[in-house]
Amino acid sequence: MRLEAGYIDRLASYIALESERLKLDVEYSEICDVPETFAGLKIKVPGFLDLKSTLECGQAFRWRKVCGPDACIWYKGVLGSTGVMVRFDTSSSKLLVLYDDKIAETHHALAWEVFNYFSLDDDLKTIYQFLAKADAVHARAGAVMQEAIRHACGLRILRQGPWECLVSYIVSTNKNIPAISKIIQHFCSAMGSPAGLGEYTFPSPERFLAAGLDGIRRSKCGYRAPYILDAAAKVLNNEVNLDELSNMPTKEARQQLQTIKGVGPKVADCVLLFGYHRLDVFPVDVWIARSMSHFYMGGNNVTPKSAREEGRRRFGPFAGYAQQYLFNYARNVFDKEAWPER
DNA sequence: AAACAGGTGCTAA
DNA sequence: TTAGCACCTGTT
Repeated sequence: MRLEAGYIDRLASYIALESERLKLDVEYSEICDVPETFAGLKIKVPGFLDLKSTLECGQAFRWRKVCGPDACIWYKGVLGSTGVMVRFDTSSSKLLVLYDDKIAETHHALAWEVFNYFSLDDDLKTIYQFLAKADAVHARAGAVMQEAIRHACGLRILRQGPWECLVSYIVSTNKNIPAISKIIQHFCSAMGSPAGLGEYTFPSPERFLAAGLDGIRRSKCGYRAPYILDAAAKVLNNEVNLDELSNMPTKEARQQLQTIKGVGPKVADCVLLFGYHRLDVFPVDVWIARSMSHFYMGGNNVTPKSAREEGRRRFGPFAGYAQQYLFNYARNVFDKEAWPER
């Protein structure tokens, strides 16, 4: 199984503990009505899972809705080097995965990869209880977090590959989500390798370096092209060691990431949260700044720095989860007209 | 048509 | 440390 170094350490104890149970819960089976060129597996999900919120909340940019062979809605994307389609069957509480078995390593390895990618080990119930309590510290906050959680119950922070995450968030600056997705997709089809189901892997740093400035620019990423090239160069010459980052204190890892051009505090925090699963970081963008000001900081103007400090102070070890639920709430649920200034 | 978009680099107080 | 401005380019 392809586990990024560092995930293994962080999850070692859990995996050792749960491997027995997970084995029992994975069914290697043909899913009915699926052409025989596909293989399928089902994974028992412990606790909540909301695939729509998880994959459409803007933390990952490569998943898209497709109509599956069973006429249900599936999400299609890539896990490591394997193109997959996923669907959550609520009645059995199992995650259904389709893939091309000529591509994937083994059923078992893919099962682990799915389990890891979707962070099925995160205990959402505990996290929700913690956040609800943190939310209620000041009366003014009311039940914001409870509301935000209620509207996206089962949203999980993914474990994306750090490199893909780094490039994706460098691309994300000053762009909206559809535009980001388009650029990432073009990177993959232009420089990645076939992953099955018509998908392509995310290109390695070597591929970006080989493509050069002009090659990268062809994906319409504009002024970010040299930033991405800088990231590839620093990763390849070991100025930034993406594996070692997982063993560093958060503050140090953050500084390391920010030595890359195009990586500021926001992008660095996103990489730490979505690429390294550091659940205590609190990335601040315009929506989060707005939310923190409105819900928790008396409506005053806030700087990204002060919003970040307040988020970390208030939500502690699960600030990252708080951030993602707040972001989803601010963008999709909370009445847009109600925002003070815009 | 013109402003806007998950920010960041650069420069100057 | 912090404020102000430009920035590729597709979307709204």
